[in-house]
Amino acid sequence: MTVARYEQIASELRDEIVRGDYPIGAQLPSETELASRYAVARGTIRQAVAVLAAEGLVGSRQGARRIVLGSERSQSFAELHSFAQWARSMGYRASGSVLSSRRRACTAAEAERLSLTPGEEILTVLRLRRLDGEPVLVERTVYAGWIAPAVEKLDPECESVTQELYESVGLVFAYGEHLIDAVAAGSDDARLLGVRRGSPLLRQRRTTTSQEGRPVEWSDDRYRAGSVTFSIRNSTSANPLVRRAGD
Amino acid sequence: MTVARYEQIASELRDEIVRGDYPIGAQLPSETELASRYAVARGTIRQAVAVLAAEGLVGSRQGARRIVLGSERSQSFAELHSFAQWARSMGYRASGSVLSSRRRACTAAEAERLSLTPGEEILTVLRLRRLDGEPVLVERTVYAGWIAPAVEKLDPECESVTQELYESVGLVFAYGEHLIDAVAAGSDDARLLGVRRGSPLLRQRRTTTSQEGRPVEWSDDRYRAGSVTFSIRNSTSANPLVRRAGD
DNA sequence: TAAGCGAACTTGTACAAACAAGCCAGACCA
DNA sequence: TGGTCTGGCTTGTTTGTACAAGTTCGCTTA
Repeated sequence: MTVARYEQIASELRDEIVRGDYPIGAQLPSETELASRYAVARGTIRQAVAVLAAEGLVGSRQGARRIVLGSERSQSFAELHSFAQWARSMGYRASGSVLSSRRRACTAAEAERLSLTPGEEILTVLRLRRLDGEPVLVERTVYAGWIAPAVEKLDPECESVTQELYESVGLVFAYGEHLIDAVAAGSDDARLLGVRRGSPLLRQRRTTTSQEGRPVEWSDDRYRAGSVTFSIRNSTSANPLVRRAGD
Repeated sequence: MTVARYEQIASELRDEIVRGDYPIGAQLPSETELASRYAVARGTIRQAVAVLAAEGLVGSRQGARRIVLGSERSQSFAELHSFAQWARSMGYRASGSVLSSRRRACTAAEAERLSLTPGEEILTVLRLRRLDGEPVLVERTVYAGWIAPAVEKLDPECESVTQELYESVGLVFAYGEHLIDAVAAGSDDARLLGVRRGSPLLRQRRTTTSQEGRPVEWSDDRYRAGSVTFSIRNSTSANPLVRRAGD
């Protein structure tokens, strides 16, 4: 019994929703009814449905039954942060290769983003990622100096950096911030991705932080248009996505 | 006492974080300490910090003190869904105009997205939105037939559709799903936004749902590159953003 | 017929208590 | 010196209770 009871209940309910027992627009049973069905306290049921609400699967208003909003399973944090793990879960074959890897002193902007002092050493890595052999993503990553040795030891053709770093030094990626916009392909991007210069790319700039809240990496990832879409569900009560003015 | 106690506490803590009393990386006081400071039960404190965790401001691991991850205030659901309300909160002047508005029978794909039966009548609206006079967004929206009359009554120059619909018929936008990717500007897009054909646009396709879970609109919004960025924070415990394979 | 009222139902908020599980630092031992 | 271990601290899980607040729907009444 390693997982919490409310997690089990959440996943049973999620399965029922995904399976179509509760189609979109349908009402969920009341908390009291679920509580007696699963023989737990109402608070436990509330925690379970809170999980589903955070995933955007169900919505709720005080006084009215909870309703089903969607039926697609959302992925885990790892699948968002790790290209390889995401690809695998979608049934794609992911590959990739390091095109360059260099140490240098960090700029003021990089210091800011990684909570370093300006001039501290960082490691920059340029990677090209492929889905089923097709290049879809150019990754320009800056790693904080303290993790650089572990990154340099990785196999250049290493599939999942996230997983390798966990296995080699026990580093866990726990938190992330993402900025998403569109840019035109530069000449390097265009050559690597096999598209024309100036064609649209989906850009995801992200910082990743360890469990302890220590910034680990800052990355500029550019996806070939059409290869990847970001998806999000939100509501008046849970609204993680934010629109910002550009640069 | 219209707002919940835990909301008040969450907003006091958020203010302290934003103000810098707890800088990024710092530890928050323990739940027990906060409980006695605010003279509430520990459960209430847990609800308050859960709010901050959902906003991505703080992270937590069992056994260790909670840590501050960020200090930027995230916006409300309304500010994501309503271009006008977002612009206003950012200090921009938003304007917009309806370029065309037509009723027709819906296609199978539209019926699917809006939970209609194929052939049912819908309303399509093309809007151009401006920030401080500059065109930044082309909006192609499909409204379900039942809301069409209220939409047609709106002023073509109406600033905030969301707000007007609330005031005229009491419609509340409560839930949304968003698909974000990059596309090349078509000739219409290019002309309206004043960019070259083929230049990159940030595309946000979204469906919006009323409080009751009834789909209201489906929209294809295209932002001029550089004008808008989407931002999101996530963690192992809260992961609403999802990456998908393209089309 | 239509508006209004109210009772039953449902979710939201808050408190209190107990135990489980993970983290951390200082003490202890080799 | 370096590793291990233990005890206290902190967050996570679960139960139970009580009341507040909003929704729904049928019944009454004008």
